[in-house]
Amino acid sequence: MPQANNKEKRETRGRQPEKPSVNNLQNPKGMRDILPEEWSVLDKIMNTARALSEFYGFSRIETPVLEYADLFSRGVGLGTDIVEKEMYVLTTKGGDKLALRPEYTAPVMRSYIQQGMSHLPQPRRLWYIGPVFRHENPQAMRYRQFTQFGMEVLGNSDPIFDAEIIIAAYRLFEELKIKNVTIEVNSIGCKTCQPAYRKKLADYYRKLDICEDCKIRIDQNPLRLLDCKNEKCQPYKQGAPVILDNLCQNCRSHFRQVLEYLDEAKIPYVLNPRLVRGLDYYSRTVFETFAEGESSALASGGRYDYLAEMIGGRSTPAVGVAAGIERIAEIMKSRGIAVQQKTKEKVFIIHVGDMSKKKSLSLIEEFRKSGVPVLSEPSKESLSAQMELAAKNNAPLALIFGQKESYEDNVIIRDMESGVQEVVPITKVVEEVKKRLR
RNA sequence: GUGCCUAUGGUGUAAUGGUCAGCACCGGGGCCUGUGGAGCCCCUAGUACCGGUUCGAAUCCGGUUAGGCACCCCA
Repeated sequence: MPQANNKEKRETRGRQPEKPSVNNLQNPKGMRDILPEEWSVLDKIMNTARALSEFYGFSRIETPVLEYADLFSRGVGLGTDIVEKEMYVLTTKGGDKLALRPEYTAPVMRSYIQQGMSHLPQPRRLWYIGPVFRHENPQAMRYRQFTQFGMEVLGNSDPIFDAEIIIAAYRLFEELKIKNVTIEVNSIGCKTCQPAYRKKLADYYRKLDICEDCKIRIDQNPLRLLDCKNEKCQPYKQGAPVILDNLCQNCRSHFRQVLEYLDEAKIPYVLNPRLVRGLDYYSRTVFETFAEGESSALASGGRYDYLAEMIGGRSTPAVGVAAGIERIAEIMKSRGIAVQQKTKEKVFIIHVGDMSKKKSLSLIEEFRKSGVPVLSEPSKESLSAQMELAAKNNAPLALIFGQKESYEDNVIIRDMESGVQEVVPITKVVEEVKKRLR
Protein backbone atom coordinates (compact mmCIF):
# COMPACT_ATOMS: atom_id res chain seq x y z
CA MET A 1 0.00 0.00 0.00
CA PRO A 2 2.49 2.63 -0.98
CA GLN A 3 -0.31 5.04 -1.86
CA ALA A 4 -1.71 5.00 1.62
CA ASN A 5 1.79 5.41 2.96
CA ASN A 6 2.53 8.45 0.88
CA LYS A 7 -0.74 10.11 1.69
CA GLU A 8 -0.27 9.44 5.34
CA LYS A 9 3.18 10.96 5.27
CA ARG A 10 2.03 14.08 3.51
CA GLU A 11 -0.81 14.60 5.92
CA THR A 12 1.42 14.05 8.88
CA ARG A 13 3.80 16.61 7.53
CA GLY A 14 1.01 19.09 6.91
CA ARG A 15 -0.08 18.81 10.50
CA GLN A 16 3.26 19.97 11.80
CA PRO A 17 3.47 23.70 11.16
CA GLU A 18 6.23 24.02 13.74
CA LYS A 19 8.59 22.23 11.38
CA PRO A 20 10.89 24.87 9.92
CA SER A 21 10.83 25.35 6.17
CA VAL A 22 13.74 24.16 4.11
CA ASN A 23 14.81 27.71 3.42
CA ASN A 24 15.84 28.05 7.01
CA LEU A 25 18.18 25.16 6.45
CA GLN A 26 20.05 26.87 3.65
CA ASN A 27 23.34 28.65 3.90
CA PRO A 28 23.41 32.39 3.32
CA LYS A 29 24.55 33.40 -0.13
CA GLY A 30 28.26 33.22 -0.73
CA MET A 31 28.93 31.38 2.52
CA ARG A 32 29.57 27.72 2.64
CA ASP A 33 30.28 24.70 4.76
CA ILE A 34 33.77 23.32 4.60
CA LEU A 35 33.34 19.58 4.78
CA PRO A 36 35.93 17.06 5.96
CA GLU A 37 37.16 16.14 2.47
CA GLU A 38 38.19 19.69 1.75
CA TRP A 39 40.31 20.12 4.82
CA SER A 40 43.25 18.10 3.56
CA VAL A 41 43.96 20.76 0.92
CA LEU A 42 43.15 23.67 3.19
CA ASP A 43 45.29 22.29 6.00
CA LYS A 44 48.12 21.81 3.59
CA ILE A 45 47.94 25.43 2.47
CA MET A 46 47.53 26.77 5.98
CA ASN A 47 50.35 24.70 7.37
CA THR A 48 52.63 25.70 4.52
CA ALA A 49 51.74 29.35 5.01
CA ARG A 50 52.39 29.13 8.72
CA ALA A 51 55.72 27.36 8.33
CA LEU A 52 56.84 29.79 5.66
CA SER A 53 55.86 32.83 7.71
CA GLU A 54 57.67 31.58 10.76
CA PHE A 55 60.70 30.70 8.68
CA TYR A 56 60.89 34.23 7.34
CA GLY A 57 60.69 35.60 10.85
CA PHE A 58 57.05 36.65 10.95
CA SER A 59 54.99 36.32 14.13
CA ARG A 60 51.32 35.54 14.14
CA ILE A 61 48.71 38.14 14.94
CA GLU A 62 44.95 37.88 15.10
CA THR A 63 42.56 40.80 15.33
CA PRO A 64 38.81 40.83 16.04
CA VAL A 65 36.47 39.81 13.28
CA LEU A 66 34.57 43.03 14.04
CA GLU A 67 36.16 46.46 13.98
CA TYR A 68 34.76 49.97 14.09
CA ALA A 69 33.52 50.60 10.59
CA ASP A 70 35.36 53.87 10.22
CA LEU A 71 38.69 52.07 10.53
CA PHE A 72 38.00 50.79 7.04
CA SER A 73 36.32 53.95 5.76
CA ARG A 74 39.43 55.88 6.65
CA GLY A 75 42.00 53.20 5.92
CA VAL A 76 40.76 51.34 2.88
CA GLY A 77 39.04 54.43 1.55
CA LEU A 78 35.55 55.84 1.23
CA GLY A 79 35.60 55.78 -2.54
CA THR A 80 36.47 52.11 -2.77
CA ASP A 81 34.00 49.37 -3.60
CA ILE A 82 35.17 47.35 -0.65
CA VAL A 83 33.98 49.98 1.79
CA GLU A 84 31.16 51.50 -0.19
CA LYS A 85 29.38 48.43 -1.48
CA GLU A 86 30.83 45.33 0.08
CA MET A 87 31.18 45.89 3.79
CA TYR A 88 28.91 44.17 6.28
CA VAL A 89 28.09 46.92 8.74
CA LEU A 90 26.03 46.48 11.87
CA THR A 91 24.94 48.84 14.59
CA THR A 92 25.24 47.76 18.20
CA LYS A 93 22.63 48.43 20.84
CA GLY A 94 24.81 51.28 22.03
CA GLY A 95 24.83 52.78 18.56
CA ASP A 96 28.37 51.90 17.53
CA LYS A 97 28.89 51.04 13.91
CA LEU A 98 30.91 47.86 13.58
CA ALA A 99 32.00 46.12 10.42
CA LEU A 100 32.92 42.52 9.67
CA ARG A 101 36.48 42.96 8.50
CA PRO A 102 36.75 43.06 4.71
CA GLU A 103 40.52 42.75 4.93
CA TYR A 104 43.31 42.47 7.48
CA THR A 105 45.77 45.25 6.73
CA ALA A 106 43.91 48.10 8.40
CA PRO A 107 43.17 46.05 11.55
CA VAL A 108 46.78 44.93 11.78
CA MET A 109 47.95 48.51 11.48
CA ARG A 110 45.38 49.57 14.06
CA SER A 111 46.75 46.97 16.42
CA TYR A 112 50.34 47.99 15.72
CA ILE A 113 49.54 51.55 16.71
CA GLN A 114 47.25 50.76 19.63
CA GLN A 115 49.55 48.15 21.16
CA GLY A 116 52.59 50.38 20.88
CA MET A 117 54.49 48.05 18.60
CA SER A 118 56.52 50.97 17.32
CA HIS A 119 58.45 50.73 20.59
CA LEU A 120 59.63 47.24 19.76
CA PRO A 121 62.58 46.58 17.46
CA GLN A 122 61.67 47.60 13.91
CA PRO A 123 60.53 46.41 11.54
CA ARG A 124 57.75 44.26 12.95
CA ARG A 125 57.00 41.23 10.85
CA LEU A 126 53.47 39.94 11.35
CA TRP A 127 51.45 37.26 9.63
CA TYR A 128 47.79 36.33 9.91
CA ILE A 129 45.20 33.91 8.66
CA GLY A 130 41.48 34.05 9.16
CA PRO A 131 38.05 34.82 7.75
CA VAL A 132 37.20 38.08 6.01
CA PHE A 133 33.86 39.20 4.62
CA ARG A 134 32.80 41.03 1.50
CA HIS A 135 29.21 41.42 0.41
CA GLU A 136 29.48 40.85 -3.31
CA ASN A 137 27.96 38.48 -5.81
CA PRO A 138 29.57 35.10 -5.59
CA GLN A 139 31.05 33.43 -8.63
CA ALA A 140 34.00 31.22 -9.38
CA MET A 141 36.64 31.45 -6.64
CA ARG A 142 34.79 34.24 -4.99
CA TYR A 143 32.91 34.00 -1.74
CA ARG A 144 31.36 36.40 0.71
CA GLN A 145 33.25 34.78 3.52
CA PHE A 146 36.71 33.64 2.62
CA THR A 147 40.02 33.07 4.30
CA GLN A 148 42.89 35.44 3.92
CA PHE A 149 46.49 34.69 4.67
CA GLY A 150 48.90 37.59 4.75
CA MET A 151 52.23 38.95 5.83
CA GLU A 152 53.06 42.52 6.77
CA VAL A 153 56.35 44.28 7.46
CA LEU A 154 55.67 47.39 9.51
CA GLY A 155 57.92 50.23 10.53
CA ASN A 156 60.52 50.40 7.80
CA SER A 157 60.51 51.88 4.32
CA ASP A 158 63.54 50.09 2.92
CA PRO A 159 62.75 48.68 -0.54
CA ILE A 160 64.30 45.39 0.48
CA PHE A 161 61.15 44.67 2.47
CA ASP A 162 58.99 45.19 -0.61
CA ALA A 163 61.14 42.55 -2.24
CA GLU A 164 61.06 40.31 0.82
CA ILE A 165 57.27 40.29 0.78
CA ILE A 166 57.11 39.46 -2.90
CA ILE A 167 59.73 36.75 -2.50
CA ALA A 168 57.84 35.20 0.40
CA ALA A 169 54.63 35.16 -1.62
CA TYR A 170 56.44 33.54 -4.51
CA ARG A 171 57.91 30.90 -2.22
CA LEU A 172 54.50 30.01 -0.90
CA PHE A 173 53.36 29.01 -4.37
CA GLU A 174 56.63 27.29 -5.00
CA GLU A 175 56.24 25.17 -1.88
CA LEU A 176 52.66 24.34 -2.77
CA LYS A 177 53.95 23.16 -6.17
CA ILE A 178 51.80 25.63 -8.06
CA LYS A 179 53.68 26.24 -11.27
CA ASN A 180 53.41 29.06 -13.78
CA VAL A 181 52.65 31.82 -11.34
CA THR A 182 53.34 35.25 -12.72
CA ILE A 183 54.05 38.24 -10.58
CA GLU A 184 53.12 41.60 -11.96
CA VAL A 185 54.70 44.60 -10.33
CA ASN A 186 54.34 48.32 -10.67
CA SER A 187 54.93 51.49 -8.71
CA ILE A 188 52.10 53.94 -8.27
CA GLY A 189 54.22 56.70 -6.77
CA CYS A 190 53.80 58.75 -3.66
CA LYS A 191 52.20 61.96 -2.41
CA THR A 192 54.74 63.94 -4.38
CA CYS A 193 54.42 62.44 -7.79
CA GLN A 194 51.09 60.62 -7.94
CA PRO A 195 48.77 63.66 -7.89
CA ALA A 196 50.55 65.21 -10.85
CA TYR A 197 50.32 61.94 -12.75
CA ARG A 198 46.64 61.57 -11.94
CA LYS A 199 45.99 64.98 -13.37
CA LYS A 200 48.00 64.23 -16.47
CA LEU A 201 46.10 60.99 -16.97
CA ALA A 202 42.73 62.61 -16.41
CA ASP A 203 43.55 65.37 -18.84
CA TYR A 204 44.52 62.83 -21.47
CA TYR A 205 41.28 60.85 -21.08
CA ARG A 206 39.04 63.88 -20.80
CA LYS A 207 39.60 64.66 -24.46
CA LEU A 208 38.58 61.17 -25.56
CA ASP A 209 35.26 59.45 -26.21
CA ILE A 210 35.31 57.01 -23.28
CA CYS A 211 32.83 54.57 -21.72
CA GLU A 212 30.38 55.60 -19.02
CA ASP A 213 32.32 53.92 -16.25
CA CYS A 214 35.46 55.74 -17.20
CA LYS A 215 33.70 59.09 -17.11
CA ILE A 216 33.16 58.44 -13.43
CA ARG A 217 36.66 57.10 -12.97
CA ILE A 218 38.20 60.32 -14.24
CA ASP A 219 37.14 62.10 -11.09
CA GLN A 220 36.88 59.24 -8.62
CA ASN A 221 39.98 57.22 -9.31
CA PRO A 222 41.80 58.12 -12.52
CA LEU A 223 44.35 55.34 -12.04
CA ARG A 224 41.61 52.83 -12.73
CA LEU A 225 41.19 54.27 -16.22
CA LEU A 226 44.18 52.19 -17.11
CA ASP A 227 42.61 48.82 -16.51
CA CYS A 228 39.21 49.50 -18.00
CA LYS A 229 38.10 46.43 -19.93
CA ASN A 230 35.53 48.15 -22.10
CA GLU A 231 36.41 47.72 -25.77
CA LYS A 232 35.79 51.35 -26.46
CA CYS A 233 38.60 52.38 -24.16
CA GLN A 234 41.20 49.84 -25.24
CA PRO A 235 42.82 51.88 -28.04
CA TYR A 236 43.48 54.79 -25.71
CA LYS A 237 45.75 52.84 -23.40
CA GLN A 238 48.52 52.86 -25.93
CA GLY A 239 48.94 56.61 -25.88
CA ALA A 240 48.20 57.14 -22.20
CA PRO A 241 50.95 58.58 -20.04
CA VAL A 242 52.83 55.85 -18.19
CA ILE A 243 53.23 56.23 -14.45
CA LEU A 244 56.72 54.80 -14.40
CA ASP A 245 57.82 57.74 -16.54
CA ASN A 246 56.25 60.15 -14.10
CA LEU A 247 57.66 58.98 -10.78
CA CYS A 248 59.61 61.40 -8.61
CA GLN A 249 63.28 60.82 -7.96
CA ASN A 250 62.73 58.99 -4.67
CA CYS A 251 60.01 56.70 -5.97
CA ARG A 252 62.03 55.92 -9.04
CA SER A 253 65.02 54.93 -6.98
CA HIS A 254 62.87 52.95 -4.54
CA PHE A 255 61.28 50.98 -7.34
CA ARG A 256 64.59 50.39 -9.06
CA GLN A 257 65.97 48.88 -5.88
CA VAL A 258 62.96 46.63 -5.41
CA LEU A 259 63.48 45.24 -8.88
CA GLU A 260 67.19 44.80 -8.26
CA TYR A 261 66.46 42.78 -5.15
CA LEU A 262 63.99 40.64 -7.05
CA ASP A 263 66.58 40.04 -9.75
CA GLU A 264 69.09 39.14 -7.11
CA ALA A 265 66.69 36.59 -5.61
CA LYS A 266 65.96 35.30 -9.12
CA ILE A 267 62.25 35.92 -8.78
CA PRO A 268 60.59 36.14 -12.18
CA TYR A 269 58.33 39.16 -12.49
CA VAL A 270 56.60 41.17 -15.16
CA LEU A 271 56.40 44.92 -15.19
CA ASN A 272 52.83 46.01 -15.63
CA PRO A 273 52.65 49.80 -15.77
CA ARG A 274 48.86 49.62 -15.80
CA LEU A 275 48.62 47.70 -12.54
CA VAL A 276 46.78 49.71 -9.89
CA ARG A 277 45.06 48.61 -6.72
CA GLY A 278 41.56 49.22 -5.50
CA LEU A 279 42.48 50.23 -1.98
CA ASP A 280 43.38 53.80 -1.14
CA TYR A 281 46.25 53.07 1.18
CA TYR A 282 48.70 51.81 -1.39
CA SER A 283 51.72 53.82 -2.45
CA ARG A 284 54.82 53.00 -4.44
CA THR A 285 55.21 49.26 -4.96
CA VAL A 286 52.10 47.28 -5.89
CA PHE A 287 51.98 43.72 -7.15
CA GLU A 288 49.61 40.90 -8.03
CA THR A 289 50.23 37.23 -8.64
CA PHE A 290 48.24 35.12 -11.05
CA ALA A 291 48.12 31.46 -11.83
CA GLU A 292 48.33 30.76 -15.52
CA GLY A 293 44.95 30.86 -17.19
CA GLU A 294 43.19 32.46 -14.25
CA SER A 295 41.92 35.99 -14.24
CA SER A 296 41.58 36.51 -10.53
CA ALA A 297 44.63 37.22 -8.43
CA LEU A 298 45.94 34.57 -6.06
CA ALA A 299 47.84 37.00 -3.91
CA SER A 300 48.46 40.67 -4.07
CA GLY A 301 49.73 43.54 -2.05
CA GLY A 302 52.09 46.42 -1.93
CA ARG A 303 53.47 49.24 0.11
CA TYR A 304 51.13 51.35 2.20
CA ASP A 305 53.18 54.08 3.82
CA TYR A 306 50.19 56.37 4.44
CA LEU A 307 47.78 53.94 6.09
CA ALA A 308 48.94 54.67 9.63
CA GLU A 309 48.25 58.37 9.24
CA MET A 310 44.98 57.76 7.44
CA ILE A 311 43.60 55.90 10.42
CA GLY A 312 44.94 58.41 12.88
CA GLY A 313 48.35 57.18 13.90
CA ARG A 314 51.88 58.37 13.53
CA SER A 315 53.41 57.95 10.08
CA THR A 316 54.54 54.34 9.73
CA PRO A 317 55.87 52.87 6.50
CA ALA A 318 54.79 49.32 5.78
CA VAL A 319 54.44 46.74 3.06
CA GLY A 320 52.41 43.54 2.88
CA VAL A 321 50.74 40.80 0.92
CA ALA A 322 47.42 38.98 1.19
CA ALA A 323 46.39 35.71 -0.40
CA GLY A 324 43.04 33.97 -0.72
CA ILE A 325 43.21 30.46 0.68
CA GLU A 326 40.13 29.21 -1.18
CA ARG A 327 41.47 30.43 -4.49
CA ILE A 328 44.75 28.66 -3.91
CA ALA A 329 42.85 25.51 -3.00
CA GLU A 330 40.80 25.74 -6.20
CA ILE A 331 43.91 26.09 -8.31
CA MET A 332 45.52 23.12 -6.62
CA LYS A 333 42.43 21.02 -7.14
CA SER A 334 41.97 22.00 -10.76
CA ARG A 335 45.60 21.27 -11.47
CA GLY A 336 45.41 17.95 -9.72
CA ILE A 337 48.10 18.78 -7.20
CA ALA A 338 47.80 15.88 -4.83
CA VAL A 339 47.84 16.33 -1.13
CA GLN A 340 48.71 13.10 0.52
CA GLN A 341 46.55 12.30 3.46
CA LYS A 342 48.77 11.03 6.18
CA THR A 343 46.08 9.34 8.18
CA LYS A 344 47.79 6.78 10.30
CA GLU A 345 46.65 3.22 9.96
CA LYS A 346 44.65 2.29 12.95
CA VAL A 347 44.25 -0.98 14.76
CA PHE A 348 40.61 -2.04 14.82
CA ILE A 349 39.17 -3.37 18.06
CA ILE A 350 36.28 -5.78 17.70
CA HIS A 351 33.94 -6.71 20.50
CA VAL A 352 31.33 -9.45 20.70
CA GLY A 353 28.66 -9.31 23.35
CA ASP A 354 27.91 -6.92 26.18
CA MET A 355 30.67 -7.95 28.51
CA SER A 356 33.41 -7.47 25.96
CA LYS A 357 31.82 -4.28 24.66
CA LYS A 358 32.06 -2.85 28.13
CA LYS A 359 35.54 -4.12 28.79
CA SER A 360 36.77 -2.97 25.38
CA LEU A 361 36.45 0.60 26.57
CA SER A 362 39.33 0.24 29.00
CA LEU A 363 41.29 -1.67 26.38
CA ILE A 364 40.84 1.26 23.99
CA GLU A 365 41.98 3.69 26.67
CA GLU A 366 45.06 1.62 27.29
CA PHE A 367 46.00 1.89 23.63
CA ARG A 368 45.38 5.61 23.52
CA LYS A 369 47.57 6.13 26.55
CA SER A 370 50.42 4.28 24.97
CA GLY A 371 50.04 6.27 21.77
CA VAL A 372 48.72 3.53 19.51
CA PRO A 373 45.84 4.83 17.41
CA VAL A 374 42.90 2.48 17.53
CA LEU A 375 39.50 2.41 15.96
CA SER A 376 36.31 0.69 17.02
CA GLU A 377 32.66 0.81 16.20
CA PRO A 378 30.55 0.11 19.29
CA SER A 379 27.30 0.45 17.35
CA LYS A 380 28.01 -2.67 15.34
CA GLU A 381 27.26 -5.88 17.14
CA SER A 382 28.06 -8.64 14.70
CA LEU A 383 31.61 -9.82 14.33
CA SER A 384 31.43 -9.89 10.56
CA ALA A 385 30.16 -6.34 10.36
CA GLN A 386 33.10 -5.20 12.43
CA MET A 387 35.53 -7.25 10.37
CA GLU A 388 34.12 -5.55 7.33
CA LEU A 389 34.76 -2.14 8.82
CA ALA A 390 38.25 -3.11 9.83
CA ALA A 391 38.94 -4.11 6.25
CA LYS A 392 37.35 -0.94 4.84
CA ASN A 393 39.51 1.18 7.11
CA ASN A 394 42.66 -0.61 6.01
CA ALA A 395 43.45 -1.63 9.54
CA PRO A 396 46.69 -3.61 9.57
CA LEU A 397 45.57 -5.53 12.62
CA ALA A 398 42.20 -6.48 14.05
CA LEU A 399 41.94 -7.21 17.74
CA ILE A 400 39.16 -9.65 18.38
CA PHE A 401 37.94 -9.35 21.91
CA GLY A 402 34.94 -11.65 22.07
CA GLN A 403 32.98 -13.25 24.88
CA LYS A 404 35.39 -16.09 25.30
CA GLU A 405 38.37 -13.77 25.34
CA SER A 406 36.83 -11.34 27.76
CA TYR A 407 36.30 -14.16 30.24
CA GLU A 408 39.76 -15.53 29.78
CA ASP A 409 41.42 -12.11 29.65
CA ASN A 410 42.85 -12.77 26.21
CA VAL A 411 42.76 -10.92 22.92
CA ILE A 412 43.12 -12.36 19.44
CA ILE A 413 45.47 -10.41 17.25
CA ARG A 414 44.60 -10.93 13.62
CA ASP A 415 46.92 -9.85 10.87
CA MET A 416 44.50 -8.50 8.28
CA GLU A 417 46.77 -9.18 5.36
CA SER A 418 47.84 -12.73 6.06
CA GLY A 419 44.86 -13.77 8.14
CA VAL A 420 47.18 -15.22 10.77
CA GLN A 421 45.76 -15.04 14.28
CA GLU A 422 47.34 -15.32 17.66
CA VAL A 423 45.88 -15.35 21.14
CA VAL A 424 47.69 -13.17 23.64
CA PRO A 425 46.93 -12.27 27.25
CA ILE A 426 45.25 -8.93 27.63
CA THR A 427 48.08 -7.64 29.80
CA LYS A 428 50.52 -8.14 26.94
CA VAL A 429 48.37 -7.02 24.08
CA VAL A 430 49.56 -3.40 23.83
CA GLU A 431 53.14 -4.52 23.81
CA GLU A 432 52.45 -7.24 21.22
CA VAL A 433 50.59 -4.85 18.94
CA LYS A 434 53.40 -2.32 19.12
CA LYS A 435 55.85 -5.04 18.17
CA ARG A 436 53.81 -5.95 15.09
CA LEU A 437 53.27 -2.39 13.93
CA ARG A 438 56.95 -1.71 13.72
C1' G B 1 24.29 46.34 -7.68
C1' U B 2 23.09 44.53 -13.17
C1' G B 3 22.39 40.58 -16.85
C1' C B 4 22.03 35.29 -18.46
C1' C B 5 21.56 29.95 -17.02
C1' U B 6 20.13 26.24 -13.32
C1' A B 7 17.34 23.65 -9.03
C1' U B 8 13.89 15.97 -8.51
C1' G B 9 16.04 11.35 -1.90
C1' G B 10 22.75 12.53 0.96
C1' U B 11 25.04 11.84 -4.40
C1' G B 12 24.21 10.97 -9.77
C1' U B 13 19.99 10.68 -12.76
C1' A B 14 14.61 9.16 -15.17
C1' A B 15 9.52 10.69 -15.82
C1' U B 16 4.44 13.70 -24.24
C1' G B 17 0.45 18.59 -18.27
C1' G B 18 -2.57 12.62 -16.66
C1' U B 19 -1.87 5.63 -12.59
C1' C B 20 1.47 5.15 -6.65
C1' A B 21 7.79 10.29 -9.15
C1' G B 22 11.43 5.20 -11.59
C1' C B 23 16.72 3.61 -11.37
C1' A B 24 21.84 3.38 -9.49
C1' C B 25 25.25 4.61 -5.69
C1' C B 26 25.69 5.94 -0.49
C1' G B 27 23.57 4.93 4.34
C1' G B 28 20.89 1.44 7.91
C1' G B 29 19.27 -3.66 8.85
C1' G B 30 19.20 -8.94 7.68
C1' C B 31 21.05 -13.61 5.61
C1' C B 32 25.65 -14.01 9.55
C1' U B 33 26.63 -13.13 18.46
C1' G B 34 32.74 -16.13 16.31
C1' U B 35 35.86 -13.91 11.28
C1' G B 36 36.89 -9.66 5.37
C1' G B 37 35.95 -5.33 0.75
C1' A B 38 31.58 -9.99 -2.68
C1' G B 39 26.46 -11.72 -3.22
C1' C B 40 21.21 -11.81 -2.20
C1' C B 41 16.87 -9.66 0.53
C1' C B 42 14.55 -5.63 3.18
C1' C B 43 14.46 -0.49 4.75
C1' U B 44 15.46 4.87 4.89
C1' A B 45 15.00 9.26 1.94
C1' G B 46 13.04 13.54 -2.95
C1' U B 47 10.09 17.38 -6.97
C1' A B 48 14.30 24.08 -2.89
C1' C B 49 10.39 27.66 -0.88
C1' C B 50 5.68 30.65 -1.61
C1' G B 51 1.86 31.61 -4.82
C1' G B 52 -0.79 31.32 -9.71
C1' U B 53 -2.88 28.79 -14.35
C1' U B 54 -5.47 23.90 -14.86
C1' C B 55 -10.42 18.91 -13.88
C1' G B 56 -5.19 17.61 -13.08
C1' A B 57 1.64 20.57 -12.24
C1' A B 58 8.10 17.74 -11.00
C1' U B 59 6.59 19.54 -15.92
C1' C B 60 3.56 26.01 -17.70
C1' C B 61 3.72 31.25 -15.28
C1' G B 62 5.28 34.87 -11.25
C1' G B 63 8.04 35.81 -6.88
C1' U B 64 11.74 34.14 -3.10
C1' U B 65 16.09 31.48 -1.76
C1' A B 66 20.45 29.02 -3.17
C1' G B 67 24.09 27.50 -7.00
C1' G B 68 26.79 28.58 -11.70
C1' C B 69 28.62 32.22 -15.38
C1' A B 70 29.69 37.27 -16.98
C1' C B 71 29.98 42.61 -15.81
C1' C B 72 31.68 45.64 -11.73
C1' C B 73 35.31 44.92 -8.38
C1' C B 74 38.59 41.87 -5.77
C1' A B 75 41.86 37.36 -2.51
